[in-house]
Amino acid sequence: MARVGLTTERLVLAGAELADEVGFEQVTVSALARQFDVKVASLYSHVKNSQDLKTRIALLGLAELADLVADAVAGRSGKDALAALGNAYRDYAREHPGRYAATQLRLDAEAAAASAGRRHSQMTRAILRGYDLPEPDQTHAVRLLGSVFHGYISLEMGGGFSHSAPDTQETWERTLDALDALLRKWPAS
Amino acid sequence: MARVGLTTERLVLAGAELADEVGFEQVTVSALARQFDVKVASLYSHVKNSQDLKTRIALLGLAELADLVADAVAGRSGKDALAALGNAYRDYAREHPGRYAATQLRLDAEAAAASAGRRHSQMTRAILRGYDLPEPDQTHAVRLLGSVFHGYISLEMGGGFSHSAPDTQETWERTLDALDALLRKWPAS
DNA sequence: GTAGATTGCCTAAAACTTTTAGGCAATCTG
DNA sequence: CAGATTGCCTAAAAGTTTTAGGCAATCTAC
Repeated sequence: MARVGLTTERLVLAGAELADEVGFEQVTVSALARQFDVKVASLYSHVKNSQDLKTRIALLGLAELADLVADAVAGRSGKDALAALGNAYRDYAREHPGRYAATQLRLDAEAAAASAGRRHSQMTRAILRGYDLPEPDQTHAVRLLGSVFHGYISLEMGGGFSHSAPDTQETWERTLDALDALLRKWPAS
Repeated sequence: MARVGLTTERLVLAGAELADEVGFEQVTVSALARQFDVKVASLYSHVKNSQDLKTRIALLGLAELADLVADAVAGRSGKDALAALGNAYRDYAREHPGRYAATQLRLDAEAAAASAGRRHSQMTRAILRGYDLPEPDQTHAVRLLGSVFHGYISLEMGGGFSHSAPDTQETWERTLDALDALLRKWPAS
């Protein structure tokens, strides 16, 4: 029997591509086996189970996204950096909806520790250096930025904005303006 | 054979309760049949299929949440109203995590039209009356508030904040402060 | 009150997903 | 090239989804 050459990495990558095509929910061990024209049980030598596969796709997405963000933010500061950060997230979600959905998977403590999660929060924190916030507020601001970007992207991609008038691109730009203004005049406790 | 008295409403309600207990992902036609001690096929007289069941749970959640928000916001204005709105969302998500997760289900056009989605955006818009924003910006602000609340709740419930220091309650309060400040000094185009 | 219509719940069955166990042969290592 | 490794297989059990068709419990009308 000719070997196809399965590895965990190839499975995860194929799973990520499948997620972008048909949605993260539809990524199943069976669907992946079908793609490689291989029996389902064969995949269980490479991933522990269905959950393991999904977790690995999520970790891939988080790492890819962290790389893109790092690249986008490099050499920028202030509002420029803020916009680069937001746009990197938004563009990734648009180009890789399945992978982005994967990054929202609830990770257990172990997977979370091994994830690029910390890189993400540290990059956001780096951007705040341009805004001069006292320490306790920095963490609040990191969380606020995360909330806005994540929430905006979720709603936009979920069609939450698609039934009302002004186009979303303008709202996105005004959102970046608003965040910049807010960070420059952050209200004191 | 004694009849259990299944109806679509009872199934949807039981599905919502099950979602709160074990997670929206785990709500399945089979699990529900088990709860009613009834054969799986029996449920298919009341719901079209698994997707239909989930959609109905989502619509229930959206409607319940709209009622709670309407109640919370009534008679308030300004920051008071803003906080009531945000707290209503956050409290609902904490008390009914499965239902809240259901509200994030991507709805098709038909279900979206029949949903309480419009009530939600209109209540947010009503709050903005206390902040005196020109029209195009009102829509942007509605979307921003939706993004922040939704994003914050998703991240908080997904454990996204749980690995860093200051507790989330304080961040939440500072987030409401920040949004209030932002709306009062909304940057001009 | 009973005849007839409705419908709630059933059995049966097909198709699919997940997962484990154990085996053969293709490949890598020395 | 012998032996160890491992990639992919068959087999099988357990669970979910969905459709089709049937019986009997309930509701409606005379």
